Amino acid sequence: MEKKPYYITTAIPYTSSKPHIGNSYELVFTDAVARFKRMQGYDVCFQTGTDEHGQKIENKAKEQGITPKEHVDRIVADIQNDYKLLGISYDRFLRTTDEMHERVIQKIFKKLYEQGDIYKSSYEGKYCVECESFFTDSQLIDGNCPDCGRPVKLEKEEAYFLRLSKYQKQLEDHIEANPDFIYPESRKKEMLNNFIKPGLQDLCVSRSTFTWGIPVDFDPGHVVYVWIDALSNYITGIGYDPDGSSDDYKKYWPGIHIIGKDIVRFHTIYWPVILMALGEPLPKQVFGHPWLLSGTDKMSKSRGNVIYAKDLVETFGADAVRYYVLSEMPFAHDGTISYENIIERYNTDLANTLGNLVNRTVAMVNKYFGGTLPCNTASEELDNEFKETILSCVPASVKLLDEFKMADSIEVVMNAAKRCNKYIDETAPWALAKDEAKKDRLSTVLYNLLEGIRIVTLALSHVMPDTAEAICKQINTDVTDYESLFAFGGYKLGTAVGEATPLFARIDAEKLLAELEAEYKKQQEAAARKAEIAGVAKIGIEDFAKVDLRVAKIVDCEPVKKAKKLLKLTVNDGCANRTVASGIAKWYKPEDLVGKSIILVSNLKPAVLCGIESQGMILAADCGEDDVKVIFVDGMPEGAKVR
RNA sequence: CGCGGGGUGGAGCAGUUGGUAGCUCGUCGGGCUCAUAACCCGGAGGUCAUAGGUUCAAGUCCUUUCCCCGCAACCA
Repeated sequence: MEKKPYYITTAIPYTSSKPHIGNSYELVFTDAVARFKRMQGYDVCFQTGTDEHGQKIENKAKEQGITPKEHVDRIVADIQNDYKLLGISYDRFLRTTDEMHERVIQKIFKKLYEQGDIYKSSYEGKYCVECESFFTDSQLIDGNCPDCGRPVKLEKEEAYFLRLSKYQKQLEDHIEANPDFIYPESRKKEMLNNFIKPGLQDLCVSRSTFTWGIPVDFDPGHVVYVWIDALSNYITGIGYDPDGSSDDYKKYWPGIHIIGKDIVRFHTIYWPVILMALGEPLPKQVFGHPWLLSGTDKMSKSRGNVIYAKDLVETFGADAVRYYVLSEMPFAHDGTISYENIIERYNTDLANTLGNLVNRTVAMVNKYFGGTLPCNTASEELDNEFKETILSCVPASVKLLDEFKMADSIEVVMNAAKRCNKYIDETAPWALAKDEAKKDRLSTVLYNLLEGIRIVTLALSHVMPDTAEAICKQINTDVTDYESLFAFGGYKLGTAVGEATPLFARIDAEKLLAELEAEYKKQQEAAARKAEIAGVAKIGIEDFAKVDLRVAKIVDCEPVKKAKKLLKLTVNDGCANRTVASGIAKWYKPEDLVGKSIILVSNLKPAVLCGIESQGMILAADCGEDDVKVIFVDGMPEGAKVR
């Protein structure tokens, strides 16, 4: 029988720096789906990869004194190592620096150019010399540079553009006609209302300000920018070629894209337009998953709350980490990760519910029957309800998984495991064991448990592949096919079970947290020391002298409508009043500030923020996570120089 | 009024087309002893953010207000 193809991809992470567990979540998720589809009998192609071009990488490499290629090679090694630790079973790994990819990208670019979907143009009157940046009409504020507020200039820098506008109607129709194309629903509304309906601007798809990219072969000096380069990985990776694609491409495309909610826009607007221009089918579905947050915040280095996959796997094991991120993550909202939560879930779900179930069952089979059950025929009334409950978890779980409701689908199966524990209580095997006449009943009960465990285990094997293997070994079964999950009784009678070895040792939460805390402190101290050294002798006094700091008094203050973070301050610098915008609205109310004296950076070049011109900046300190305090200098005379 | 999502027992969340408010953790009490101080049962704890409306009946529909979170804009 011909297997049905199933093509699924993750986004390709940017290789400027090391990935954290939040990045890897997407891989674990996609991996679980891919594994499950394989078990269902699909011909699965699971592709991931890395995005390796661009200015940022060029800069990073320069800082370290290595070539961009050397830099990305290092990061890719890190990434692949993480994936290996987490058991990511990708079939293909595409790097945008792959020779094959680069060649096809050049062809794609050329094809789109030749058919007029990409055109060469130049920016006119939209270049800000100060900021060395180009802006589109919609970005300009009152016709001026949105960054510094200066007038923009007519510049003639050449670049290539993709005609998004031409496909706007077609894209909108496709989204309306395919309700599941952008998934979940809320993302779809976001895209339609915010970006598509207001009108699409043609997209700049080349750069000439850096060289680390795929050259436009018919126009040296230009490189293909990220949109076409990175997004096209989904088709170049499986053999798309404008001059004739591979059999794999014909088989697998179109596929399903699993991506973070932050890049839904690129995948549901730019990417479909590229495909429409190429005359290729659009992806079946784009699923924008939520984020895994550390506490309530996004993981970021500056917040110091980054959690790496490697540390987690070393502490808990790959399967426990996979189980945690997949079961903790709600479908539509962001999920949380913290060591406390992982330990709790590990203990309750994995050690207590699942691990202990397997352990006690296998132990009883060994204890009462020397490892081999003689029969399974002494059924009783209550067995029926038990068997039905266990069996029903499979289709329920499959349905939820097909909707990408991973956490819910896992919960359904875990409930079946709980049902097994309850069954032990209901049947009380230890009591049966005391009565020689009830041997058959005892054997039947234990058989039902082994079979229940088998079904639960296989229904979780895409989530915890190593654990599934370990359990199958303990209960000694090789009946692992998907079809066997739909009828009770697949477990072969007469096979000897293995040793009852604990699968997940319980974790002493307090002890582990204390250890982690100590370790964390050590690292913090080391990092602080490093920062101190780095901070020494970086600038000379003449650099500092360029900054003119003055005491100034806040004479007026009001919130800025349209801006959440901004307050509009009027300060007196000793000579005159000036307007300063400051992003402190979250921590200060206008009435807290009026009359206070602060330190003003008085010679900062003006900038326009949310429509108001800011003529300077006030000093404030970052006091830990999400706390900012303005430095007040009440009592000092306005205009006094600070040095 | 830029767009969208959300406010449910101590914590984290479910609540489908309106009809007895559920789950996990925690907590209290009980049971059991095969097992990893694990397992099973039960109790306590919620005016479902707010104000009003529709209805025989609203967490569930409509409107007010107040908060929170994404996206967009923006931390000078």
